[in-house]
Amino acid sequence: METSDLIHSIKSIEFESPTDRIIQQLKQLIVSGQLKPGDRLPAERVLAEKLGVGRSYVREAIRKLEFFGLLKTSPQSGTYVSGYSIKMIEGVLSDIINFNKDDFSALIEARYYMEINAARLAAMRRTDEDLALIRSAVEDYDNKINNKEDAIQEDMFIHLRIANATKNPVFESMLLMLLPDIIRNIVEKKICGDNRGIKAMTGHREILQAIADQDADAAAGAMAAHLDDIFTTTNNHLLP
Amino acid sequence: METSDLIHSIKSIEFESPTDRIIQQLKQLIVSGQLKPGDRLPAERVLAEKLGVGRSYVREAIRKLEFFGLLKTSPQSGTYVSGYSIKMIEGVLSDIINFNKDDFSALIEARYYMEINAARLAAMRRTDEDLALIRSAVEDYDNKINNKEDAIQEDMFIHLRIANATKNPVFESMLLMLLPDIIRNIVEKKICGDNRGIKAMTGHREILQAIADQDADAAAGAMAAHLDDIFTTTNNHLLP
DNA sequence: CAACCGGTTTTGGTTAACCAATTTTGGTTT
DNA sequence: AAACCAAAATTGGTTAACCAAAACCGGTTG
Repeated sequence: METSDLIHSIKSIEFESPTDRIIQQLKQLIVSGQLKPGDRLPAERVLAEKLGVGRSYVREAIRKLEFFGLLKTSPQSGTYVSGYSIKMIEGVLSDIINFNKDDFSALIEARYYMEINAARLAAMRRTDEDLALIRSAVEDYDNKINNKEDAIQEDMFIHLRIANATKNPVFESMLLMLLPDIIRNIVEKKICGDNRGIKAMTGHREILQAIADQDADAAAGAMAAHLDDIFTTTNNHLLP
Repeated sequence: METSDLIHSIKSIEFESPTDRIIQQLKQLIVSGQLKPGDRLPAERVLAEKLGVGRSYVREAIRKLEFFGLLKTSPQSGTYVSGYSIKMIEGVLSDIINFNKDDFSALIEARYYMEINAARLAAMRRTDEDLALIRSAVEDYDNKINNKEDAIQEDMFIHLRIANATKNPVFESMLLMLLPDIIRNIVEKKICGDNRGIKAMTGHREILQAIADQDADAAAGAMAAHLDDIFTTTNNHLLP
């Protein structure tokens, strides 16, 4: 068994957190009909006792489900199940439980599509200030590369600035959630090749120019090409 | 002052949660250089005492920052700042603090781009089973509409199934995070018009057909048209 | 009979205490 | 002086206890 496979199997064996177990149980309660949309959940205390776990974990699970809009808790009143249909809740819950950001190819793919759109939006909406920030980030990257230094930080910072220029906080935040895991995976897999940095420099320049020109299609195209480069480089490293 | 404006201003006045205050403070620590990338955070207890707040909130803040990859905590050892550059950390932290899903237009826009890509991926990768599930969801929607019933649940379920057919868990989860807030906003703004349902029926059929044909471009186009409909309907309602 | 008032219970919010594992540390031994 | 070992302090993980506010309920009053 190869090392990477070993690591993967270890991760899949890892104990599910108490929080996820609770979510699983809540799902069962809803699917089995004991808890219907609109109902009030049992109090946190009794829930904790019934599930044989501390209240902290129950609260954490509730928070998580609240973030996804499945529960709504009112202070001094109770926590209520959303009004969505059971089928809907069940589907969403299954996805929440399975949510992890360890699937590298899925991560890269999601990033691919989001960044292309981000480049497009940035080109359309960037202010002069945004442009200056992006340009500055690109120059920082170039300097590092020219000095043969590691520049993955600077690389990501460019993309962060572009996301910021979209003026869409939702878009920006979602990209934000992806970036750290992408970095982690890239670092783990040691993708950064030698000529990779030079190639990326050109790509960044093209994206910058398109955004400067406020040419949305060109920006999207340049970003796509840039990410394609990364993708092929990645595959080369994965398939020796 | 109109009601919606009033609500908005109330929301903006709302006290920032202890968690966000802590994140703000941590940001200050890092920006001011008292806490450098790679450093170990003070123990949760001393952090809680220094910030004058319970340890639960410190832990919650740490969890949140961990989710975004900015901190990494090892049991019985400590919590460590990621190795990212200070600029990077600062940028990400600012965005995390400002992250909220209350900007409806940003929400809709993010959904727009993500769903178009989701339709494209679904068309490329859907299995026969996926197709059957999507078709079933579309039929459920049609039935509700034909009976003049509210069908927003069924509408969202269609999109959930399409996201599921992309076979990309990251993509799916991100769309998942958006859907509840979109529903909430739609319900609040009472966007569902009379002929809206009929129009959407056609749109769904076209998307379904494109996915059935495994025609990625057609699926993307149909989804775009479908969402454009929603968007124009929305604007009509917002500008009476 | 209905409306209202006051105390009691229940709620989520918040803090403090406890636990096991790890790390540190100081002294002992080789 | 270096290596080692055990005791003590420190860590995040987990649970229990406390708090104020909201909801509930029974009795009283108009």
